[in-house]
Amino acid sequence: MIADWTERFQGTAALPRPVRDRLLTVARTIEIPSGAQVFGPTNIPDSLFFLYDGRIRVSQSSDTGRDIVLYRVDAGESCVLTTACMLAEEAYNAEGIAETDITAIVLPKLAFDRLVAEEEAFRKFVFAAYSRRLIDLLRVVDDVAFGQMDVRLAERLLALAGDLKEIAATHQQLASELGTAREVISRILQDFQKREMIAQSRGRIELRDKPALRGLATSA
Amino acid sequence: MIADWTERFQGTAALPRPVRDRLLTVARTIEIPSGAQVFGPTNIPDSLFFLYDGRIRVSQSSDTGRDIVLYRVDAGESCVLTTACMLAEEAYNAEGIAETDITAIVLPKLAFDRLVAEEEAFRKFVFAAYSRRLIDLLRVVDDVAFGQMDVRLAERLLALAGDLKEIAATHQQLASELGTAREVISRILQDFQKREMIAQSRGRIELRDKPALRGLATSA
DNA sequence: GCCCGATAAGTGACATTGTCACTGAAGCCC
DNA sequence: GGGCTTCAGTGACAATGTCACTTATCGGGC
Repeated sequence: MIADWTERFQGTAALPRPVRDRLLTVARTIEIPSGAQVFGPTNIPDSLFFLYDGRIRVSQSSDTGRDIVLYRVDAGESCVLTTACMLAEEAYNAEGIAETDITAIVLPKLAFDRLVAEEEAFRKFVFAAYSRRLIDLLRVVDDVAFGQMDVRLAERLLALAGDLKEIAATHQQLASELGTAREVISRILQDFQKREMIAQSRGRIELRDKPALRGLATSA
Repeated sequence: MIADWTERFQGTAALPRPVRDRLLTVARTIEIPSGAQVFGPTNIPDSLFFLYDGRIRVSQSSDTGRDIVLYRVDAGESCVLTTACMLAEEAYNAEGIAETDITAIVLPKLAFDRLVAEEEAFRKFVFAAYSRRLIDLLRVVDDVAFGQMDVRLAERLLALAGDLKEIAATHQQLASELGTAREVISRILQDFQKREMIAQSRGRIELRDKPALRGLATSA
């Protein structure tokens, strides 16, 4: 059980005690297992979503079966895309998948509206969330429209690895990250392998020469 | 001169008279000639922007010289991208170009904040503006990542033409709309010409068979 | 009119990426 | 070990992007 989730979010931690107590009474906590869909074209929640723990991957699918990852929502962030779609009342084909087991706070729309109206700190938090997503998407557009695939893949490998040396991902999963086809990823990874920047085995990629990958990623 | 611009926007037309009168005193009106830059990486306004008349084209440039149009801001809409970037305090390389002579209302940030805090109608307007841009960008990502160029070009030709039969645009300009190279546009337009869907002359394209173009645009 | 410079458009060769139809390899369960 | 499933590799080809040009068209100056 969560003691006081309002500690967790920039937008709520700054609120006065009475407001936070009120929030604790109106919000529900939900848990979603890793791999499950959090939202999607046919599954638009009518409430607001604050991610307490875990990570959500937001991706878009084409009708030809290819996917692309738009961004990730980390713990402490809110998920504004669903709100956006509620407001715009337009169709969209993005979906959110729980990348880990997640714990989220669900705030009824009414409480959300009231909070936005009354609390400066919360309002800033929400606007910042929108802004970050807009910027994220600008970046995605730039990448997809102008980026070279080997550069993009090198970037993504480094990002996915974090501090670790190894990634657990199939070629297909990497293709879905970048919105391309598995064959393309296979080709490029083989090239990386020949240049001894990585080593591969089924479902695993070892980053052998991160500096070289970083060089590729930042060069072009 | 503009009598009462608050009539013009959904977010302000619904406001009570006193609030609107207050707005009229704090806002400035500016005019920008067609072709001029409204905002850009090195030119981030610190105020909020409401487009009273005209149209702004928001596009992103790559360092290799290619461009792509992200969306257009029409009269009666607000331009939220600059606000977003102000909030997120991140670099971005999108720029807004006046596509016609434009008249805009500039609202100081302070007045904007106050309005968002106090007025439900205005708040809804602002959120809707953000949402629309998010959705627009989702669409762009989908197009660029998964769309075929001939389909995208057919779509764009129809959109640019509107009710008219002819478009005044160079191949280079069309390439910049879609984030591709001029040669690609030239090739596809030649194909369209061979199939008698269009006729070309220097800087002009005549849409001869809109139904056929529409067929292409909606097919794939 | 005619020439000239500037911009627009066409062209062919080649690199990169996406698509398709496969084959081969690795793990898993029995 | 045998058979199943998923993952990865491969070659041919199509679509798109890049490069280095050539050719066409327009406008202005003479």
